[in-house]
Amino acid sequence: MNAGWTEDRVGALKKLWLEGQSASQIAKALGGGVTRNAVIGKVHRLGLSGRAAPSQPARTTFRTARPSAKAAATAAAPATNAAPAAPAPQPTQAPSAPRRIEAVAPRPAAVPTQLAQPSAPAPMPELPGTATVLTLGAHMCKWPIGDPSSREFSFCGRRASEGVYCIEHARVAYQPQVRKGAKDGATELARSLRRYM
DNA sequence: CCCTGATTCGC
DNA sequence: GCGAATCAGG
Repeated sequence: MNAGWTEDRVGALKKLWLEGQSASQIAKALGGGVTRNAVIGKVHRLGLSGRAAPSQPARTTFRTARPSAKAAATAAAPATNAAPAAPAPQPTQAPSAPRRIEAVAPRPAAVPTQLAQPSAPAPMPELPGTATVLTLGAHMCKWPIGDPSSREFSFCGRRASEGVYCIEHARVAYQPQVRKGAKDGATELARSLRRYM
């Protein structure tokens, strides 16, 4: 089915690979039942290897060219093949490819003490969701707002009254008891909650 | 468990 | 030369 690596396909492969597509993506794009292993194999055979970092930083640490598994099995036999496992890891090529490392978060060197003292920096906002982990004071509501994995993540930040939460969120956090009108109560609770999430 | 690339080796 | 199997890691 797969007419081998025609120039067409090799060209596409090169293009996509240099474009930063992952091997599996390229394999899917090329179709013809080619697998990502085939793609990777071809890529290596073609000599192109390092490029931008699609997902992983490639080889973080210099991995000892896997002497295990099959190598061990082969090694069990008399090593007629005098191929030395891996004398030199060989630093691939020049690190000319500038890896785009994005600064994750503006992380201060150390501010644990300040966090314990809301004295100055935290004005206790009226609007929930404006406090960040850096501005969240000791007596501010620690109700999480939004997706913790998002950069937009924040905390409620209003004055904490019950425990670590503000009055409203404390009601939610420490649900005392489902009121009689359980259905209505829950509905209303969920409703009032929505605008904080 | 998903994904990534890297490597080995039988074909 | 090819690519499945396997490995190492995020």
